[in-house]
Amino acid sequence: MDDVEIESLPPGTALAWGHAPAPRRGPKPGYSLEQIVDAAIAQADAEGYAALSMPSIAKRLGITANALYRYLSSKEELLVLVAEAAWGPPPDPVSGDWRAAVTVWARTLLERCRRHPWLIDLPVRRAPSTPNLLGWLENFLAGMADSGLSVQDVTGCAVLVDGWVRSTASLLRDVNASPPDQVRALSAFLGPRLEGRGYTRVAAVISGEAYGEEGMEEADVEFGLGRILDGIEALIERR
Amino acid sequence: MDDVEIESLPPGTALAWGHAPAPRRGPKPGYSLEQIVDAAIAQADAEGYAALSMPSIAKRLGITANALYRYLSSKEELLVLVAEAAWGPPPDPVSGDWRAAVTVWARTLLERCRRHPWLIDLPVRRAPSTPNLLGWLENFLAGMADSGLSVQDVTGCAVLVDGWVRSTASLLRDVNASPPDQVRALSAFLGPRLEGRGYTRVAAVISGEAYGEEGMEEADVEFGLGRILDGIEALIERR
DNA sequence: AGTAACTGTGTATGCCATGAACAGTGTATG
DNA sequence: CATACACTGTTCATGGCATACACAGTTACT
Repeated sequence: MDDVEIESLPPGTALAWGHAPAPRRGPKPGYSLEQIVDAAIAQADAEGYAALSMPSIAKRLGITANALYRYLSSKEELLVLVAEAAWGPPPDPVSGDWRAAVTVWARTLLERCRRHPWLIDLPVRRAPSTPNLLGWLENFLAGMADSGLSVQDVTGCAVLVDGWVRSTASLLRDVNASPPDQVRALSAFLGPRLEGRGYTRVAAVISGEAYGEEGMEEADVEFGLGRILDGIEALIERR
Repeated sequence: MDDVEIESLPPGTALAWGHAPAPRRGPKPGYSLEQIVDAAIAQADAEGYAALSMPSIAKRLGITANALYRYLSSKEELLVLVAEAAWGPPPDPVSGDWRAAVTVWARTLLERCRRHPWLIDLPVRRAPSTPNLLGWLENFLAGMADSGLSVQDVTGCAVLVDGWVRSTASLLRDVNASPPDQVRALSAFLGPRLEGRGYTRVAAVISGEAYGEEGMEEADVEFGLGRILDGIEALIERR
């Protein structure tokens, strides 16, 4: 593995695979990458994504922000490692029933989003390249191996379900976090403006009791995933 | 409309509906909200979301950043107006064929994402509450009126397709933007690490020619939307 | 023993969102 | 018609951020 190649990898990739430069001189590092990543996760869990700054992470470790740059070359690199650690490893494989496998896959991802609500705020600029994230893909591909679909199609399904998990998690979090009095003020404000301006159907939805009152329910989650699974099934049966 | 209610609305909502406080004394404002929003959109188009700052927007108008706060109470409020303007109005309604209507809806949204690639970076923390964004929902509900589904189900479909558009647009943008030599370095790096470590299927995908080389194609877009539409169709037929 | 590599700290730069004080302007009121 | 006040845009200021750089202390290899 050339150093040239290492340097042109996406940030964090080499570190995530354990490619740490082995220091041979100088004082022992006082901390480990794992400790730093754990501190970052603890910080985000405690105060949210907006508070995930280099100073705040460093403070948890009792060092200065600049010291972090002895371990990492940028915040972007750290976030790659944080994503890898926080999404964690995929669930145990489910075999023999692609529908069950995909359901477990999606629900487990959603569960991780509930544990770390800031996870979907992490910028995703690249295809997965770290062990756990590729493990999730491997897990999905294995789970759908019995579907008879091509590898391309199964990959497309993985992308589809992954996107669904992210947008659903985002919705779940944000809708459930909106202050009830704001929701109430909003319907009061919108009501008179929607009627008679061509928003008849939206008006019906908003005046319906489901809107905002209860946030998203289990049934709403079920609905979206159910549609996607049915859509995949239709493709499988068509072949 | 009580002022009390106005004040507890989500930021930007009142302004987006034209609820501007009418000044009766003092110098005329040198600018309009529309000009400011246009400047913000031009700035984001030119230099991306990260460069969408109050100073950079103000500079385009020839004023200081602080002057913007005479028109807006926060950047968050501005971003709501920017989203409203940049997503723009929905396409003309398509009637009689829900599948065609939803396809047009999704593809038009995707087209807006291509015109303003930073659009999916705008933080979405609330349900839509502005005229255009609610117009998109109205348009979707109208397009699926002939499907026979309940309003709740159709709303669920709208959420589903909306989420798909966002994740697809994000993927399209990011994958197509990744530097080819980085992609090449990555497969070279991952290759030896995937084999023999249980990533057999992922290894096959990555060594396949489709991975990264060409980015996402029209066919990949088609695939995801096709699955979702089939999934909705399966629900309709089951009733 | 000495040198060089490595660690953490202090200092500094140039961004950012936003608050506060201020000077100029023009309208509504006396 | 004069004046006061509401409203404009500017300057100055604060506290936060990522990150570069120079330095002092530490430790392994020569």
